[in-house]
Amino acid sequence: MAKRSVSIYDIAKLAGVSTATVSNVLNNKGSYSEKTRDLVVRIAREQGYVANFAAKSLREASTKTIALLTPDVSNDFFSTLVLRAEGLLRAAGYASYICNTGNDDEREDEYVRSLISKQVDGIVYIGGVTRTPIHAAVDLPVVHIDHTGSTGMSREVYVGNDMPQLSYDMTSTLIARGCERVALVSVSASFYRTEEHDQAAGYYRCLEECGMRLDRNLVLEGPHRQTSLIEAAQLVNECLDAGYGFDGVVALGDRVALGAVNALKARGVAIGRDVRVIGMDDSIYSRISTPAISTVRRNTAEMAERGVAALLAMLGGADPEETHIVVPHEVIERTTTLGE
Amino acid sequence: MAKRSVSIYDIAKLAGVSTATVSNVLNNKGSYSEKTRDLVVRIAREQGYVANFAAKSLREASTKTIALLTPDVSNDFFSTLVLRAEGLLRAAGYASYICNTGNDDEREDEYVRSLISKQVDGIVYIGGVTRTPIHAAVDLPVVHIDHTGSTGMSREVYVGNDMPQLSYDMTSTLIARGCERVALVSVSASFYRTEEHDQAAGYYRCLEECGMRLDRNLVLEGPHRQTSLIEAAQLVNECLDAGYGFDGVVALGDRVALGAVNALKARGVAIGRDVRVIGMDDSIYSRISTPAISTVRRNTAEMAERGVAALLAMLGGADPEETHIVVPHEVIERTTTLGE
DNA sequence: TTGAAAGCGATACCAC
DNA sequence: GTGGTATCGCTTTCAA
Repeated sequence: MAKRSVSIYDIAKLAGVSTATVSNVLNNKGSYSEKTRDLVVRIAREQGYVANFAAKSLREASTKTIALLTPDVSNDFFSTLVLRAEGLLRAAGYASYICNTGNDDEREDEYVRSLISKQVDGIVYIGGVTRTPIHAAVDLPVVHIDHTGSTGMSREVYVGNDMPQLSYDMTSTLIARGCERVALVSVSASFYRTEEHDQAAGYYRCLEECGMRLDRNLVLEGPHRQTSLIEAAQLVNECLDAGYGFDGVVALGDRVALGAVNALKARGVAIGRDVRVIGMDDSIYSRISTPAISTVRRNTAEMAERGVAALLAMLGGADPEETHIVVPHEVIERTTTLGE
Repeated sequence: MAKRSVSIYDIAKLAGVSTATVSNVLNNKGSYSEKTRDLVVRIAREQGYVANFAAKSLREASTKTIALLTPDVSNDFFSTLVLRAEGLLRAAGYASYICNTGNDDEREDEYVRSLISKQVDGIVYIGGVTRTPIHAAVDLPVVHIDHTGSTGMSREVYVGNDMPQLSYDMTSTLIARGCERVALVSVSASFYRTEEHDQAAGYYRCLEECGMRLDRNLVLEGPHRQTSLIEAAQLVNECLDAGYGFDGVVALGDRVALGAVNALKARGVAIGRDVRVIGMDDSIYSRISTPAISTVRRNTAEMAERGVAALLAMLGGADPEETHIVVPHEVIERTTTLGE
């Protein structure tokens, strides 16, 4: 639609020089007299000249653009990672496409196709899980941040927490506070982050190591048809209504934890005493809640930094030193486990 | 970096046909025998062929891409709008660039330059305010959703609420509940949404119409150096510490309201009775709070729909029928104004 | 210091 | 139904 915009030819003609010279001036390359430069720059500015990116990237076979794929930018945890990665990439001279896959495989495939078509220089997956490898005649560097799945590219780096250990630590925190019947609450959205068994594995292992019997009735999983907050509340209510009691809740996600806390509060349970709750992500949800929710800080800043650093290294032609980078996590106890 | 990918020439050679035919087949254009089609399609698939977007858009001078500029995707209100707009655009065959300007004029300018260079077909501003017009030899259709400022393009459509009326309604809701000293709390982030006077105008007008004296000490504005939640709490505390009491709070944003509620709660104020609070946006923050915060629903879905519809119309070559679309808002009273 | 011209990959017109 | 070829805007090599 846009009316044909000013091209390098127009500038060249107006300045009475060749396109080669204009190109050189505008890119600070080659050599030219100061007079030519001033002239060209002035005319370009006057004409509102903006280089045609399509032509440029066609010619250079590179776009200086990175794709950031995430299931849901409206999710606090993911958007923090996305924004941080974007900032770091921009500082390094790369633009970012932010792509919201909505946890939908088909949409993700569509996106990836379109991104390859758009000649992105690299891909960063943030959160979620990828089920199908990329089928295309390209070989891009790929970084996975808090994400599972392989794309089949030759250079892939994984950055994330040790999730089994993380859920182990959540569970053992509750047990250390005296909990004897610990429930696990999750909605599928959480599971998308890594494979199912990874997230829950630490819960099972910890129970076993502590010599506690696993009660399947206390493993509450939701299909995530509603917001995790509401769903978590429902799961908790259903469990209690069915007569299965518990004194500890491992919630895979702070929103989930908040939902559980709200449900318990509504039932008059003394949280932090009768029932202890721990969430995960150290998001705003755990901090604004009353009582404040214990959680696990996952160090998103470090994840983004290390992921982007690895990507930049690969873009520079280097092979990754480390393909599996583990970022430390940290349990943060607040009122819901400490009591008051 | 990507190893030179398969081009239409490679396919043509392998299939023993011309590039013109390959192009026709792959785009369902022109005519060709079924046999040729099957052959070309098979080979293309085998080779993992993906059309080069740069070449295509260079040739077609169109990218079927829309830029979505927003100050902050991690903000609930904006991300809802962004995601909705993106979905609608995708359904209409347009890809979206999601650009996070961080309320930074310079970054926004940079983005816009780069977007024009990338030949986007249109721009949607979501939230915030633009201070400088676009200087470039293009004429793109532009839609502003909950955003002020002009780009200087010939076709611009504004979509949003009647903000002065909205803050008027917030204020009058409190007064109707008996409040006599109503404070206004905002952090600059809110002000970015539209021009300052627009947001606060209704507050002033309502006080005046109700015959209430305006007390400057009750107009609390923060510089937004921290998260609005914390800043709002600080503003409220400072005000009370300074000895200026109030019985109503108009909070420009639910996060701001939540911060105020938390601060008041911590001081033992009976919210909904001693002090009534109303926020704005009907976001998750107002809903998860205890007590539940009264707020104003702004109809983001409708905003996105009408904005995208207007954009698509313009992209289709039509001139906009309406340049200023006002979406209705709706006060939702919950515990913080109703009491219990 | 400057310029002419080739070529990146896809499309579309026009001839066959 | 199919193919040759000019073209989009830019970069870059090589020669002047």
